[in-house]
Amino acid sequence: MGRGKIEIKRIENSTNRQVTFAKRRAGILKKAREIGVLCDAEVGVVIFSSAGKLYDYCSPKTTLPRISEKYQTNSGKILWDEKHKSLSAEIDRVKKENDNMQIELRHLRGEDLNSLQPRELIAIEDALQNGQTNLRDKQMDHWRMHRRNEKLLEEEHRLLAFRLHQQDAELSSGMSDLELGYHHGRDFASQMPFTFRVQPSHPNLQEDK
Amino acid sequence: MGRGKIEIKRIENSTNRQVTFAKRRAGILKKAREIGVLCDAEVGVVIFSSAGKLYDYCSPKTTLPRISEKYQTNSGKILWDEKHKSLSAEIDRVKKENDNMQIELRHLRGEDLNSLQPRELIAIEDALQNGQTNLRDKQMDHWRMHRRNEKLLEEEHRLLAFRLHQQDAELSSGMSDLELGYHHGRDFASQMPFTFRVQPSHPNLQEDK
DNA sequence: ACCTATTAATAAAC
DNA sequence: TGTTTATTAATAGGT
Repeated sequence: MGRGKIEIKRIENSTNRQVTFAKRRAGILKKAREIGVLCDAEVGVVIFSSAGKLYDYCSPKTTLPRISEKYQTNSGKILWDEKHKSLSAEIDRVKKENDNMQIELRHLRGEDLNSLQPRELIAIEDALQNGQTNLRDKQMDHWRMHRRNEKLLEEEHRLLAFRLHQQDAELSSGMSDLELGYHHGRDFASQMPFTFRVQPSHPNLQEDK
Repeated sequence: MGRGKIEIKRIENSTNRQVTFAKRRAGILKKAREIGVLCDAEVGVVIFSSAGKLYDYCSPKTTLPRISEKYQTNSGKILWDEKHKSLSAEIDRVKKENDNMQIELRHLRGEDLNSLQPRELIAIEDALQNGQTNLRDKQMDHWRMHRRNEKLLEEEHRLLAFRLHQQDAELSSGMSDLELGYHHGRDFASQMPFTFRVQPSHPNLQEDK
């Protein structure tokens, strides 16, 4: 279709090649548009010139991404790029990790044990025992801390009670000792009745939160 | 280009549409092949018929995945956006699940308990207790099965020992009782010394694997 | 599927 | 690069 017939082989003359490319590219894109309209088809065309320039067409109802996706589901071939492969691999890896943990959890809950050997059961038993030991330690810490807070509260309570007692005494004995009041605060312990005295119980215990 | 000119609009006659589709599809794919050869271009064509059937062409030096990738880098458009998003979302979901299980496992191992309240510690304690209970049940099953196998073995052993004893007796008392040998086998129990008798121990125990 | 009149695409010239 | 035009190629409608 032209002034002469041409062989379908690479056009060596660069100018001719470019011209033919432009004409035929337009032709293909036009045909693509037409078949889409005439026959209600979805069409996607992507053309790169030998220089690497991109030309494309996509029928109006859809998009190239959607065509890609449809192509993939329809052909089973995978079009996606390296990034998607790595994402998929990541998913597989994480899911596998997930499954392993799931199994371990179920075992620790005492489920799905039927397929296990006595040796494996013992390992689980040990793990549970160990968990309980650690847990009890932690609970013991909590308890100790609680006790310590209790002690501190108790000390404070005793101190307040002693001060109250002292104030009562001062008030009832008149104002004669008023100027000594500040000094009283510095070593009142020696003047405290024994029941108000405080023994430090676990001076090094700290909350490690 | 045909016996008559046609308007570029959807062909309503279904048969005509199908025929035209087939012809024009072949035409486009041929043109695609030709421009690739003549002009040294990379071409990818994907066509879906209105029935959803897939037809495609890709120039020989390359592949559709590579064309997709090149299209993306060249156009800046992302062809896999939706897929990409859903994969990323999936990863996030699974990773979160993973983290939760990780935490639960560590707790059951008695690790990372510092941030927990006593109430939560008690829940973990219960879980461990529960796991141990279930585990012990399972171990008990194993043990019972083992005992049962032992018993069966023991019974068989006693039976064999008795038969041996019987044979010894027959041999040492001459061949006079030979013809009764078969009968002996049928109710030997009544003739057994008490130490060889068998008591069924757990007749209903079954392996439930 | 095949045929062929007719239109559409396009190679070469300008 | 765009236009023209002779020629080939594609194809619509019929069989």
